[in-house]
Order: sequence, then structure tokens, then C-alpha cells
Amino acid sequence: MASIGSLTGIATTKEMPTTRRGLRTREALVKAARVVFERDGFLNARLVDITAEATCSIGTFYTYFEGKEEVFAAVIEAARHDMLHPGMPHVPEDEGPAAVIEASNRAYLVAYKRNAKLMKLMQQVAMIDPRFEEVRARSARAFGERNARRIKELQDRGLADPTVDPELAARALSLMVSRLAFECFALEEGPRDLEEIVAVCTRLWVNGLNLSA
Amino acid sequence: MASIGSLTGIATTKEMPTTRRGLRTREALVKAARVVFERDGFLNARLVDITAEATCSIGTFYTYFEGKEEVFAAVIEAARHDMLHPGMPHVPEDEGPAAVIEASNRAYLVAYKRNAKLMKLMQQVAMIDPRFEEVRARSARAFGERNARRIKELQDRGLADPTVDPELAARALSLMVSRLAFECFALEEGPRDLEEIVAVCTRLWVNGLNLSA
Amino acid sequence: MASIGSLTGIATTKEMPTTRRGLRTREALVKAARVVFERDGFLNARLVDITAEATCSIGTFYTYFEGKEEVFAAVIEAARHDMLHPGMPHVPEDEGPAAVIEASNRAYLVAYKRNAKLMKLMQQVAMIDPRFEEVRARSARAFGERNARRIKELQDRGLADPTVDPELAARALSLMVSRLAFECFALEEGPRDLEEIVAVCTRLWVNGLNLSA
Amino acid sequence: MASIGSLTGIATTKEMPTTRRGLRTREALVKAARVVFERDGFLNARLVDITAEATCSIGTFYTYFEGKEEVFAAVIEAARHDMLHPGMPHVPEDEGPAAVIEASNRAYLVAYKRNAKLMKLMQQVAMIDPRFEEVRARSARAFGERNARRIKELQDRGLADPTVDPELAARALSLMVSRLAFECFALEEGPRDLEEIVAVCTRLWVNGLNLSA
DNA sequence: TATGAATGAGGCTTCATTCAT
DNA sequence: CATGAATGAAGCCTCATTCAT
Repeated sequence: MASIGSLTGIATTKEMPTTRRGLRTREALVKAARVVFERDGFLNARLVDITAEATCSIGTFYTYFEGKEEVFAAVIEAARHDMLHPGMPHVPEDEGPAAVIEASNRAYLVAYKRNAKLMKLMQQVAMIDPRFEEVRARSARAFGERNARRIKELQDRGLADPTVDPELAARALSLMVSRLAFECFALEEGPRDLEEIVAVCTRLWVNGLNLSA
Repeated sequence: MASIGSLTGIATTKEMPTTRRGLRTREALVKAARVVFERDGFLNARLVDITAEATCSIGTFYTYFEGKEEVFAAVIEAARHDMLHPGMPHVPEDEGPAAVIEASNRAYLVAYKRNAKLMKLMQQVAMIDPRFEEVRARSARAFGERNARRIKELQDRGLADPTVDPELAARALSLMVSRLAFECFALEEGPRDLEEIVAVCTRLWVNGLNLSA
Repeated sequence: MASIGSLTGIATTKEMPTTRRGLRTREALVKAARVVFERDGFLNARLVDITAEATCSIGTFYTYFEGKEEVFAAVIEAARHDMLHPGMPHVPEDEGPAAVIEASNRAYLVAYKRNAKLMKLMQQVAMIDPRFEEVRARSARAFGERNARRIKELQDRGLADPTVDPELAARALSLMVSRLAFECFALEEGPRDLEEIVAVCTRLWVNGLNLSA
Repeated sequence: MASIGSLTGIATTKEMPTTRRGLRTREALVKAARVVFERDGFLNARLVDITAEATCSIGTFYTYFEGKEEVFAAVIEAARHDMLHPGMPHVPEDEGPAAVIEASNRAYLVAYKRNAKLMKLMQQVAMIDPRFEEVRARSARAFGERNARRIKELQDRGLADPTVDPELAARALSLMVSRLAFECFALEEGPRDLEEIVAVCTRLWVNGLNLSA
């Protein structure tokens, strides 16, 4: 069982290729892996399928990766910017906290929708391999903590219901959004209209925290 | 690939045993399967482990089940009453909708906590086998629809925020509760104190729907 | 591996049932076995299928037979009269040897056609189990020897080509008829019209032996 | 159930190896398979025996074949030239049709005797697997048709009995030869002296078609 | 006689991983 | 760096046969 990539902080044996050709091959493998994983799922994806998609040999695969888990880590790594940190959109703070929440939710949901298949895959792998569950949990935790800080701030400013526990509320509401995104976009169960989902999520955040302003 | 049990409505080849002895053996296998699945996960669970746990032979296993999937279906089936429909607790309607929601959430979370490992397993299998995903989705849908009806009723009675879409809100809030339960009880990430979670969930439902009026 | 039935002369452990009920059950099993064997082939036929067809239990099967081979032997045994000794038809000897040959061929082919599926089965089993090959060979030998005697007689009477070896010619011509029957009736490759086949076989026998008379 | 080789025209998943080493290994497997099949029969032959005979691993087997059936197809394929179309020997046409028939029969029987075990195997497999029965039938059909054309030609030239149906007679006489070959060489029942068999077969063909004229 | 649950040996197959070229 | 043939551990599953009821 290979250790997984840099995303988890676990050191890997394989280093990044130095030559241009090597970089190109590695990149092709990561791209191919994403295609195959999204098409067949993590478990059904075979290394031969990935190398076939990348038009290289199995041997070449092992030049760059230690195994399935590690390419998967590389796939996640390659998508993380787009996926995990959708980049806070330009929201004038002076439009009020509701606007910030709405913008934040929209940004998250847009990114989620764009990477829906990968997110589904990530969920699958997280349920299979505890190391990826840890990756998922860490990223969720970071997201939750940021939201918790925001909520606490709003409470301190007297703008939010002071009776809710900021950490737990942030977690609950974040899970609400991410899970709804998962079901609607990844599983394709339910409405796929983005704005509809943004609206509900935002309303439930705003109401839930009693953002009176 | 075997078809899965009656839970899904899909017919299975193997019939229920008619004799007392057969019934006992089948039951032992289901119980053993639950133990092994919860301990090793669905993928790592081997049939030999299950039959060893049930102290019978592999052949006997195949007398009652067509494969791993089918025992798993039987495990779920055996736990469904306790798990999926925790039974509405006796809540005096006259204590108001908030009390009903709280009782409902508590009942759900209590049942979830009791079956936490199985719920985790179900999530895992649902991510692996689409037939079980369908089972999970169906049960979630039923739960969501029931809540949607309640919300609509409250809206009609002027007790809930009329601007939220009942279906989507019900879904979002249900997912919030179930996912929080999943993380806290199944993954054991976060607080495991039941009442704390009940409180937050209830508060967010109540606030979210603006039931304060 | 059980020994096979009386047809082969090999003694079997199981004796014929003494009670009326036992006889009925045994008969039902033999009948069912023929149905299942003809439908699924010897290899694919499972004992459960046979007992299901006979509406009795596996245990009952072993009351009467020692295994698959033995029921098969019983099936053959039950069909042998019709199959192996089609009974010499009433052919006035004075119509000449050609008429005798024709009548003989017709009788054989009629019986073959009637039991085509069983004959195919017998071929299959003979290729699988040497003991049944021995059964088949013995019966073919008997047939061949009878024909050889006839040929020799015709040669002695100056009616047949004296240059052919009676044994080998009898064998060759017998094989010709039986194999043609096999292909046309059992495999259903080629013409299934009985008289057409009778005509060709007879003509080739008559010409082949130069039955000038 | 794997599809069988190119002999049948059915496409196979596994491609021919490109490297020299691969070619050698595949060849070793085919050769080993023939040995094991001929020794143990198709049903008793285990893949381990074949790979042991070829001194390679089971995994290697699956690099080249999809299963037992497919190696068997390859074995047949490898032997087909020698077996199925023994190549018309150089027979001066002017020696008359009888000489052609004799030469043809001898060529066939010589080839048959050389591959007797394989022919027996082929018969066995044909009785077990309909796809191989189809292969056998096709090859027999081709042989029969060729002979039918010959007979018709002889009839047209007034050299053969015009009352026999060319197709059916060709089939009957071909079956006679092939079946006699099968019994004498494959089953080793009866005379194994080639010339004796050639003589009888030729005599019965010649007489049967009345080529004496 | 009849039943049918229990048995378990042993074949088949997959695919991540290695390594000689 | 690239190749792809070779490996073999590891699980699944079948079904004839037994035997206690």
C-alpha cells in the first residue's frame, strides 16, 4: 500500500520529474487518471485503463506514482485550487452579512458543480481509504472553522442569534450546503438549478443565525 | 453480480428457509455479517470471516445468500425498523411545532447513534454499489417528503417563513441533521454529546423556518 | 465416483425399491432425469434440477441412485428397448437382401429419430465417461457383428462383392448410417426427412456391397 | 464464458503478443495445452497443469488467453492445416476417379492418424461446447461440399450412379470415413492398420457410387 | 422412505507490482 | 525514461454428497 501525496503531508518516494518529457508524461497520466476515475469509479479503475488512456505503458506509470492512491492524490492535488479554495468573491462588506453569505455559498456551489464528478469520487475514496477521509475532514474542518469565526464575529456584533454554538452551527450549516451540493450535483438527485439552491441555502443560513440586520 | 434483497423490491433467487434450523442459521449469518462488516468494512470483509463468525461453512453461506451484497442487504433489512423509521415519539402537539421538531430530531439522532457503525457502512456501500445508493436515496427521499409536508403545513398555518421552498428546505435541513449525525457518530469527528447536537439542529430548524412567530 | 447400472454389468449398491411408493418415486426420478439431461446436457444438469423436476428432495435421490452417472444409466436402461433393439421388422426374406437392408435401416433411423435427444446425450456422455463409451461401443459392436454375419452370408451365397472385408465393411456402413442419423436428427444439421436418408443409406449399402441380385 | 479464437471468426479480447518473448511464451502455452488436453481430456485439464507444463505462472496464462476454451481454440488453430485440409496429394487425374478417391482417403486418414488424440479431443469438446460443435460442423460441411461437387461431376460425366443424391451421398460417405477413422485411431477400437482402412473406404466409395463403369 | 441443511475441496480469475530489456 | 511480459497471492463460488431428523 503506497503512501499518498503531498496533499496529506505524507512523504512519497517518487519525486517530480525533472525533464520536460517526464513532466508531460506525468501530466498525461494525471489527466488520464481523472478521466478513468470519473468514468469507472476508484475501485473499478484499473491501472491499465489509466495508462491506456494516457497512451503509455504500465511501467511508465510506476516511474511517477507508487500506486492507485497516489495518482488519485495527484488528481485531487491538481484540482484543489479550483475545488477547495474557490477564492472569496469580491463582495462589498457594506452590503451586509447576508450578501457575504450568499456570495460565499454561490462561489462554493459553482465550484462544486464544476467538479461534481470529482467530488463524488472524493466521497467514494474517503469512504474507502481513511487517509483520504482525513484529507476530506481536514478541508471540511478548515471551512467550518472559518465559518465559525465569522459567526462568532456576527454574534459579538449583536447581529446573530447568540444562543447558537458557533462551531457546531457553522459545521451544521456547512454540511447542509456541501451535502445538498453533493446530492444535487454529484448524485444528480434533485434540482440542478444553481440559483435555486443558493437561495435556499442562504435563506436557511440567514434565518438560522437570525441575522436580523 | 447478485441482486439485492427485498428492501429494494428486487426479487432474489434464494428463498427464506422453511425449517427452524435453517432460520437459525440464516439469522446467525446475518448477525455475523453485521459484526464483520462493521469491524472490517464492506470491502475488506471476506466471506470466510463471516462464516467463521457464524461458525458454519462457506457452502452454508451460499445456501442463504448469493454473495456479499445480498447478506449486506439482509443486514440492512434486519436493522431497518430501528434505523430508518425511528417511529415518531409521543409529542403532545400542543407544545408547538418546535417541540415536535426537537422530538423528531432527538428520535432520529438517538437511532442514528445506536446504529452509527451500520450507518457508516451503509454510506460506504452506497458509494460503491449504485443499487445501495438507490436504497439510501429512496429512504432519504421518504424522510424529506414527510418533512416537506410538515413545513408546507406550517407555512399554510402562517407559522413558518413562506418564502422558503418547502421541498428544498426540508431536504437541506434533513441533510444537515443526517450529515451532522454521520460525522459526529459514524466518523466520530466532533462532539458526541447527543443533546448538544439536538439543540443545534433544532435551533437551526426553528430559526431557519422562522418558527419563532 | 459411483459405479454405473446394470446395463454395464457393473454391480450397484442401490437395489430396486420394493414398495409401490418407492417404485413410483424412482420412476419419477428417471423420467425427470431424462427431461433435465435432454434440456441441459449431462454436464450442466444438476441433481437439484432433477429432483426439482421430480418434485422430491435431494436426499430421496440418493435413496435410489448413487450419483449422476447412475441415473443416467437408468435413463439409458429405460430407453434401451426402444433404442438399441428396434426390433427386426417383418420383412419377407424373399423380397431380396436389398429389401432387408432397407427395412433394417428404416427401423434403425425411425428409432433414432424418436430418441434423437437421448442419442445426442449418449454421445456426449460417452465422450466424457469411458464407462459409457464402453457401453456405446459394446452396443455398436453387437450391431456391427450382426451386419458382418449378414454380409458374409451374402458373400457366401455369391450375392455380394467378395473383395470387401465383411467385418470392416459392416462397421463402416453401420457407422455411416448411425453418424448420418446423429447429424441429421440429433444435431439437426442437414435434411430431417427420414425417407430421403433411408434411400441414400440403402443405396450406398446395396451399391457398396455390389448386391447384384 | 470466453469467446473462442479466430478459427470461428469470433473476435477475441486478447491480442497476439508483439514481442518475441511474448510470442515464445504463447507458443509454449499452446503446446503445453495440447499435451495436457490430450493427456487429461478437456474437462480434467486444469489451468495449473497447463501452466506447469509450460513452466509459467497462471497469471501469464491470462496474459494470452481468456480461459480454457480459448487456449483450446488456439490448439485447434495451430493444428488445423495439418488436420482439416490435408492437402490434395498429387494424383494423376488420368489414373481414374478411383485413384483420386483412394489418394484422398489415404491423405485424410494419414492426417487423422497423426492427430488422432487431438481429433478425439475435438469430438469431446464439440459435444460439450456448442461453439466448437459449430467449428467442427463448418469444417465437415466444407469437406462434404467439396466431395458433393466431385460426385456431381462424375455423375455428369456418366461415371457415377445418377440415382444417388450427391449432397447426401457425399455426406454419408465422408461421415463413414471420418467416423471409421475416429473409432480406429482416436478410440483405438478396431484395426489400426491404415491401408486396410483405406482399402475398405475406397471400395465402398467406388462401389457405392458405382464407379466401376 | 423422505427431507433439505450442512459441508468443503478445489477450480477459476483478477490485477497491482516487479524487473529485465 | 519507456516498455510490457511475468508474477502469484487471494477470494469467490459451485455442487455432489452426507446425515440427522
